[in-house]
Amino acid sequence: MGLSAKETFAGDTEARRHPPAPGILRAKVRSLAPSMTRSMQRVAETVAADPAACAQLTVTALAHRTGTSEATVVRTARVLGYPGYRDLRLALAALAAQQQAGAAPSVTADIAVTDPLPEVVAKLAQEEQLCLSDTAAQLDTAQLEAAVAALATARRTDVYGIAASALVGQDLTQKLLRIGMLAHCHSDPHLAVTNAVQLRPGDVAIGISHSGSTVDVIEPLRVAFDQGATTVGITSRRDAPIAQYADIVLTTAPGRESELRPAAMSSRTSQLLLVDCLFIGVAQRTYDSAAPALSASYEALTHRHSAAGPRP
Amino acid sequence: MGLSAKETFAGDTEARRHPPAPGILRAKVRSLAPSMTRSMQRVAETVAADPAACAQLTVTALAHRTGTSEATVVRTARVLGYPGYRDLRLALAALAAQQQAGAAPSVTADIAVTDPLPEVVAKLAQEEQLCLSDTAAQLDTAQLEAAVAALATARRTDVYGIAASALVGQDLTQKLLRIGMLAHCHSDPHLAVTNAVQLRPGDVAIGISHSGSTVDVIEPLRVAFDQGATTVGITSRRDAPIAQYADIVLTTAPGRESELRPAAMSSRTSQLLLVDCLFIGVAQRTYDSAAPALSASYEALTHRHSAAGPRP
DNA sequence: CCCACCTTCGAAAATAGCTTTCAGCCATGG
DNA sequence: CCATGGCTGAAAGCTATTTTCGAAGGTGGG
Repeated sequence: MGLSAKETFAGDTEARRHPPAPGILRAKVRSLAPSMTRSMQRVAETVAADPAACAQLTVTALAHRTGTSEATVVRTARVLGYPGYRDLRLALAALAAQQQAGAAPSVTADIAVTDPLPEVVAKLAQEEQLCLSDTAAQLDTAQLEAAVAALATARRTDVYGIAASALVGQDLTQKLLRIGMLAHCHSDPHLAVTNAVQLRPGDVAIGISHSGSTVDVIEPLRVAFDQGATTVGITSRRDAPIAQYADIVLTTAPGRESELRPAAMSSRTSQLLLVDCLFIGVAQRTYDSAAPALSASYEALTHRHSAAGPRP
Repeated sequence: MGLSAKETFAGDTEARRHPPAPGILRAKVRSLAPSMTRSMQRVAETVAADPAACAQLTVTALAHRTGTSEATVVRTARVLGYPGYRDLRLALAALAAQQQAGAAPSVTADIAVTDPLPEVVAKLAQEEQLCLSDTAAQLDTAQLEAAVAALATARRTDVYGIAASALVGQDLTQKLLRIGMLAHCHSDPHLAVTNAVQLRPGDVAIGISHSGSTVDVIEPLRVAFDQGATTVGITSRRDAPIAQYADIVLTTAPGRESELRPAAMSSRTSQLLLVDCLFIGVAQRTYDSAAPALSASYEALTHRHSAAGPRP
């Protein structure tokens, strides 16, 4: 040495081209340990025992923790097949992440009164995600298609909804108005009925009710139905009372309830997804008039936003 | 400055104590990108687009690849919440490993005018799911906690929101009312200001605006702020004008826009998740009064549902 | 038992990579 | 048109990693 091969290439150059995958680290440690010197074994074992923690450490820190020197740590990394400590460290981080990912059971339990906020956030987000995929999965696209077709050619559209469903109705209405369609949402049952009487064939009436048995929504929809308008029911049960007066029934996913979160509240997500689908469907089919209308309403609102950029 | 704070602490020291988990990176990039400078955006996007590849690069290499300088790369890492590039790189490696493990292919393309309905449904559902996890990921739970605490003890609560955000505000209001809290949502700017003047310390005012620059929402919030009420801003940009008058800022995920689905529309999902989190948080903390109030309002509504079961 | 040689190891020098500073540039507003 | 302030990259400064090198300890042969 100077004589024997410089340590520089101790681990052979091949490592530079094919750095090993992280998963095999444990196996490598076990199979290579016997051929390592004692202090290198200490390093290798420490690393295999707690990759996550070691990924946080610098060479110096790891050397210190294993009671060895930086040089030894680097040598160990080389033996394990990495070009240097830096790369071993990256692999450790990756390994730790993989392990953690595998261990993530995902929070499916109910939201409890004692849950800390971060957990509440996680659970809520996950619940709503589930609700969305459920809704999409069980949706009857033929019915949706029919509803879109009716809306796209409607002379006018009435929407009925109460309480939480009223908000969904208003959301739909706002969107339809933005693409130049004539739409109204009624949550006052009397006014709703009064308006329903005005409808005639070719018009569309949409009743939104999670339970499907809200009289204040059923009633105007029945009137609209009797007037010959095309009626759409948005509810969680295909056999709900509201379905009697609905030419088209779109079903929402029931959504799990819990004490803090009654069904009426969790239905919202599902209903809104339907509303978005309806809206996009209609916008597609009336694109020539919808697109200009959309940008026009966008333009019109620009001056309602303050010009100010970030905090002065 | 010598003028402004030394860049050293640009990312604030908190990053040193709570380095963000890897999973959130995409969400963070999306939510923080708007407030970044152009060259930082280039770095952030490159990194988000291919974490695995970037994990292999040194600062210099990444700077070169993005056509920027080392300094910019480090600055970006800071903004993303890491103490420096080294740590961002570790997180990237971890993220890449996680992704590979999860390997979710998924339809990420924009919704096109020509998409058939079933595809629209799938894309919408997935987009909203992404939006939800982004929102949960980037949410600052400390701020949320503060908002919940303020709401739980508020004498009264005012909510300001316009157009789509008005619906979100009403949703929150409905829920708070159900657990016996005094809450109102104002979408008429004049009435909103009139009401804001009535507020005093101990009251809470919440302004909801996706852009964070809607004057009709900022104005009443400013008044409430001046009155000494605790003010909360719900917006997609932490540095939006509305933040000036918000004691607490809750950020929503930006949500990808497309021609058929402008940002204002896709913001809804994110805002509603926040609202739900607020509500559950408050309900937990006022459980003794909230639970009876919830069931009371449930009871009161029963007779508004028709007794009829399945179609007679 | 002693010597020559080899292996293993860590201190410290050398280097590569990361971070900070700083001065120039460009856009913005007066 | 100038002043101001934010954005940027070049380069200085520093830290972490890598390499060198020689000392300590062990081993086998004389």
